[in-house]
Amino acid sequence: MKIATYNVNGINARLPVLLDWLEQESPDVVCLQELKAPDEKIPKHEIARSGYNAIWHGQKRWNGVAILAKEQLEIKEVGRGLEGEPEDEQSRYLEAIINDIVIGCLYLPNGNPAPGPKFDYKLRWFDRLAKKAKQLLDQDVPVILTGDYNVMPTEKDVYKPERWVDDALFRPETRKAFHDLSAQGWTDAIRKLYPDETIYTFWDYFRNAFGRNAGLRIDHFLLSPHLVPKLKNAGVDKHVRGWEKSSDHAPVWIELEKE
DNA sequence: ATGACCCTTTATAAGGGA
Repeated sequence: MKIATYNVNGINARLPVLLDWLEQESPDVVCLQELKAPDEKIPKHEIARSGYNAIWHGQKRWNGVAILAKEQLEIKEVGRGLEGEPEDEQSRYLEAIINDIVIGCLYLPNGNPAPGPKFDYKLRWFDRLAKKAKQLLDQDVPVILTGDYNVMPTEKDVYKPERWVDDALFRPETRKAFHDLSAQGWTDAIRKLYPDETIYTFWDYFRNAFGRNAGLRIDHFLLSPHLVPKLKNAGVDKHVRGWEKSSDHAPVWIELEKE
């Protein structure tokens, strides 16, 4: 079973790239972030025509997350949004059960400029996610928490770490929040398989960042303990970042052994 | 230090992204 995550940076602007990638790589489950579209503008017919069921939590202009699964797989939605801040209207979390696995699709706030109210919101959102994550671990079921975490967990995950120390994606508070979340008992799938390799999932549109491989690793898969022995492979579809009209992120994927 | 680029909008300049 192949599960992918992809920050599309506008699902309508990205539709041709998304459909081409789905056809080429044929992932079983896909978590999308940054739809940048309200529910009524999600291209649901095009997605269905490509052979995928989908649920989505859209929002006008910004944010927005969706979960796709091949049409023979049932998607049972079990949650949208995180508890703890009822006034929060940003669409950043969607949760479903597919093939008896809980899939949490998340788009963590960017948090810049830091310090400031946006950074405070990021850290609060991290805290709310950590509470959700702990609840899921306590249920003792297979869980995947995947998406755009907007965190480079270590210096290995940044092309020039010294330039990013004051950035919301790399500040000590942010890295500590990711570390503390992981320490609940989650496994970073990419680092489990490739502990020392330089692996990026995002390259800025500016300054020929992709051509220079000046990237960041900010899209992650966290696996609950049940799933770690089933992890067979993982990777980044880096070539998609080089396609015409691509997102600034590339798709990231894992393969789990079948039951 | 700044801005480069891309996406969105009851758009046509500005906010957000990372």
